[in-house]
Amino acid sequence: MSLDRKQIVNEAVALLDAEGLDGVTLRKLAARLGVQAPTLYWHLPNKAALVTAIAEAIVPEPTPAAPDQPWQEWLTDVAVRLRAALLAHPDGARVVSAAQLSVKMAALSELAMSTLVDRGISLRDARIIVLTVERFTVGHALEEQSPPPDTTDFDLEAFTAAHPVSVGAIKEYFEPGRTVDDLFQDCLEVVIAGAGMIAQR
Amino acid sequence: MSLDRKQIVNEAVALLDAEGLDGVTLRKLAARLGVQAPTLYWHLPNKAALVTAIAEAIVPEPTPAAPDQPWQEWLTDVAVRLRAALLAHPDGARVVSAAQLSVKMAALSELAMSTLVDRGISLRDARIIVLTVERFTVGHALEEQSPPPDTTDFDLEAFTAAHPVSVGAIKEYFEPGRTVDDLFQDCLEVVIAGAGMIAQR
DNA sequence: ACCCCTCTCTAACACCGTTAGAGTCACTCT
DNA sequence: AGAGTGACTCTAACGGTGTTAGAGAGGGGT
Repeated sequence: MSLDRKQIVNEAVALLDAEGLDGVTLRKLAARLGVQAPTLYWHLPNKAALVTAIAEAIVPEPTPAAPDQPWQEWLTDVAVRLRAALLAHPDGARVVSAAQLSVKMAALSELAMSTLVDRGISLRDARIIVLTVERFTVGHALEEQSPPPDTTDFDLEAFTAAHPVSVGAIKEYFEPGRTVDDLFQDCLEVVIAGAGMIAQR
Repeated sequence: MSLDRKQIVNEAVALLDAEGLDGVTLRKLAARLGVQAPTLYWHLPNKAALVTAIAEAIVPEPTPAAPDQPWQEWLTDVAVRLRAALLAHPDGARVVSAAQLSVKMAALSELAMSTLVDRGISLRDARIIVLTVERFTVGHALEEQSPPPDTTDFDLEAFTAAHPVSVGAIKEYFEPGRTVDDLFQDCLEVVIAGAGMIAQR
């Protein structure tokens, strides 16, 4: 009974979940599969292909818009779901940004652009809007998953003194019980509002 | 005459320029400095600190806004310059996104937020706008610098058939001689337009 | 003359992705 | 039935990585 690609990718995602991207090693992955590392080279050309395959598994299948759904609402939902999918695995955003062109991501773009075109937006604007939303979402998730700053020899007091506005803004934002999910929503709202303006100019 | 940190970072950036992030190795860097690799550990705690230091060197010093300059115009310029700085080195965006919290980036945020607050924008909105612009910019640059897709066994014809709108949009966009710089500008315009709406609500 | 501090060295460890090439097993064709 | 072929896995190894331990060189202050 031989290994197959789907099984490899499944176990790779499990390994990612357990140890993060730096823990995803051909040897560790092979061990989980009860096999020696070079064996994987019969199924994959190299490690980059493995990472791409993991990305493929992480990026969600896009859900088409309901016929009467405003495109802004739908596109917001797409971005929210994409972010959630990235955050669902450690280093998820790093994985998809390290991956070479993903067909799942391309499918998402295709659906999004054609949905916008269907709603009467020009091809050019549809492309611009979709790219903007995608790249913002990945960039945001990437930052959210970046390792926590090295607190040793980090002088919070000095930092606060040098960056009063930033620190004040953070405090004020999270004070009323808001979460990082709210922050993403608020930022995304900026992008979508801009998209609405561009679309109707 | 001993090594100092500035010299190390300079040479590290040169190495990055010559070979990309994967070429930035402690041994190679040491060789350029006429030294053995472990010597670097007297100056740096680990490689992550080196990458952070490189990021610090890449991120540009922010330029304050002119007193009468509209904040949208200034913020656009900040983003354009940030992107240019990232694209100026191979894997530049990967470097800054891999870096732990950068004080240069924090300074940029601080200046941007306080500039917006000075223009009468609420602290909360200023933070949201600045974060959105920064994360979009990094996400965009990251994508621009991602390795070209593996063209071996890539069936362009099939891809075009499966993604007609995306491919059509790309063709249409670049047909009239537009460049990737124009694309960034156009996407950024979406974000800034949205920021303008949020700010004046 | 001594010690100490700064800085660099050699030697080594554990681990990484990757390649070469031999071996095993199931199946097909003669 | 026997030979051969392909799919799949193995062992062994290469050159590279970040990192640590610990030994030394050299100058300055007491």
